[in-house]
Amino acid sequence: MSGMNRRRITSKELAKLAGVSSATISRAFSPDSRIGSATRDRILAVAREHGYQPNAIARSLNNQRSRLVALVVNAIGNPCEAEEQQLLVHRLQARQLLPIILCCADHSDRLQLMRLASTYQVDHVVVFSDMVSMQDAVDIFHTTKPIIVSFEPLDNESVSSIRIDGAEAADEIIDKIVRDGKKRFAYLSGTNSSWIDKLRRKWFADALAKRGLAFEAQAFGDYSYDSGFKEAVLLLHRDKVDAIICGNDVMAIGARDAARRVLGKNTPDDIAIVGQDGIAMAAWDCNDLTTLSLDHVAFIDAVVELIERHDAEIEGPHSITLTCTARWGSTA
Amino acid sequence: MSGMNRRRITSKELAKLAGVSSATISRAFSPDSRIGSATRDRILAVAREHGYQPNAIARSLNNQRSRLVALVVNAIGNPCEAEEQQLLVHRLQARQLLPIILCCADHSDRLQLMRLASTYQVDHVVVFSDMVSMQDAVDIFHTTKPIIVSFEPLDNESVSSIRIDGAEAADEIIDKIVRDGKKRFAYLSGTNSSWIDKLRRKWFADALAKRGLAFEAQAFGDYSYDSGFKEAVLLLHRDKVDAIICGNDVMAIGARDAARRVLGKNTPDDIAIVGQDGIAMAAWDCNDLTTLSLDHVAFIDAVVELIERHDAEIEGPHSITLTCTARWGSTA
DNA sequence: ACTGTTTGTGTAATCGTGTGCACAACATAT
DNA sequence: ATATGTTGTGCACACGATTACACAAACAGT
Repeated sequence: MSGMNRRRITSKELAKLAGVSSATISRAFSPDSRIGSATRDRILAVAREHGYQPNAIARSLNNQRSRLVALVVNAIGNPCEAEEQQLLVHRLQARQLLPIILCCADHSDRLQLMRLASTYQVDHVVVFSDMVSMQDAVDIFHTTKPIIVSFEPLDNESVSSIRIDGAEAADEIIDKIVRDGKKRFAYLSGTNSSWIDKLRRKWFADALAKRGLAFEAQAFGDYSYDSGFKEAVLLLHRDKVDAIICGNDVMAIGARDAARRVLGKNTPDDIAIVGQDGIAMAAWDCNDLTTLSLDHVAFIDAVVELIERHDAEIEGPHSITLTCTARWGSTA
Repeated sequence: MSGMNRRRITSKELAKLAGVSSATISRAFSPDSRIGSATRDRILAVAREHGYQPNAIARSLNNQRSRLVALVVNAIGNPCEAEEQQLLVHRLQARQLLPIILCCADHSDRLQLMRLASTYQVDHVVVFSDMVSMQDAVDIFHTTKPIIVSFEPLDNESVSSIRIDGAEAADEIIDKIVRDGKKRFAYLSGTNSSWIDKLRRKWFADALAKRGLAFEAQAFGDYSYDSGFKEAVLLLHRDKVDAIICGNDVMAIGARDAARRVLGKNTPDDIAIVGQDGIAMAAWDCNDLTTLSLDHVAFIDAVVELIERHDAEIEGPHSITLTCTARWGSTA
């Protein structure tokens, strides 16, 4: 059974061994197809003995269903998305779907990467990344009707999407900070031009405007701790702000460290710092971050729901909107 | 070119459009095959016009090479491995190889998951997880000669592996801590029985033994911050240890927080805390962890080297050994 | 006993490419 | 001009499974 067999045994070979035709082999592995139960048992026994498993590549070619799902993400390591990714992979695996990961952040030609994946006839595409435009995704995966997790206004009728609304929670957070006496706000972006970043900034900008305030400074990082640290030093020193809203939690932690270490300022008394995402790390005792948080489980539930609609070939795109909540820590 | 085309165009259809046979289409997409350059250009033009790309599934079936790589990991989100994963995915993509992720931590039946992936005829398998045994991986992927990143002694001749040696660095770290006057050591494991855990513990245990010491207590967590926090409280309160060696960095951060928050003890004066892995987060200003660190780039270089040997069909397995280094922070 | 239905299996086509072989057209060499 | 080699293309089969169709056997009902 185990051993050094180089080549995988084929359906036809197994058929010879079991004294049946290869069609019957196939039927033995298809749960609901007409086959004698005695025959099936015998075949499965012989199959186990010889380590036979139907070739998924050949099956996909015939079926026109690959059971592969492309996940287009910025990066794997980044905690901002890692929790969602983990959850989604789990849910896919439970459905016998295998995820193919496409990391955009470090790949020079994202479009080529997506084209490569599209040749594998993936059944579904989930675009998490804010580094690819919706239109590119739709063009490349035009046979697959991708599911876009987007903040970009979608006028395209052939794509399902998930929207996220954090306006109300941003308002709560700004309210608290303003009542604490903070006056000079800065926004620290994660990218210099993505829809998600613009939208998140708008939630907070609107909340400020409601109170006659506005962002006095703006900086651009890259979602990393180091960029949060570096940009926060500039914002605090040059622009003298006393509140920084960050594009994600990791940059917020970097900003907090910069304030404490470089300028000797502490949260929340000297300055207020706010993150976004609500990653697990933000709640650790050493961080205890105030953050605009999204319910990861609800989020992935939504993605899975869209996938299932797509699987059931329910025509027409579908949109789901999720609402963020404020999660309070000691940084604001 | 874009649009709502439901079905992907096939090689034969394109052939009709271009006035050639489907064989010629295929040749137009194979860089080194005999074809007139005029014909090729014309075909590529027509192909672009109709959005044709050769079907990778059919190609794989014919080629017997899928260009898919299975990555067997514990979890995606976990920072312990995330940096390596990210790096490896990047290197694979640069080689036009697509990674299929298998998350073992949350899947009830890991073996079934691996069997599923094996039916996709993956070209390579990289096992990072300490939750699957080498023997299982070899049995299931017996046609693929998996690359195991293992600490388990490998007597199996058909598998390449990467070993990691941290004995010397562990000795350095223990030396420093002992000279600082610490006397009662504890080891906080990440799993209750994996080879990697046993080996790591042994590095430190040997270093202690060399100095006439031994671990006075041992606890078992699950590599998470919360488990580090919880177990550290017990170790410090019940067992009165003054040095904790942790199975990874994340648990070390949890332990440090527990010491500070629950017992009011600070590093490195009251207690010493050591992590393992050397993740980026460990170097953040707020953590500044002393840790037994592995060079991630060298590590992934090694994995890629094994993959390339495997690709070039260089027979015989190969082993690469990497050495850890001590990275000093303020926690020990 | 005769018809009609159900059950189990084999035959053969199909999914979309890649490639060995044959062959025609053309270039080169004696 | 004949022999030899090169280039470009089509035909047909292979890759390994699924499945519509056909058909024999078993079985049911009057």
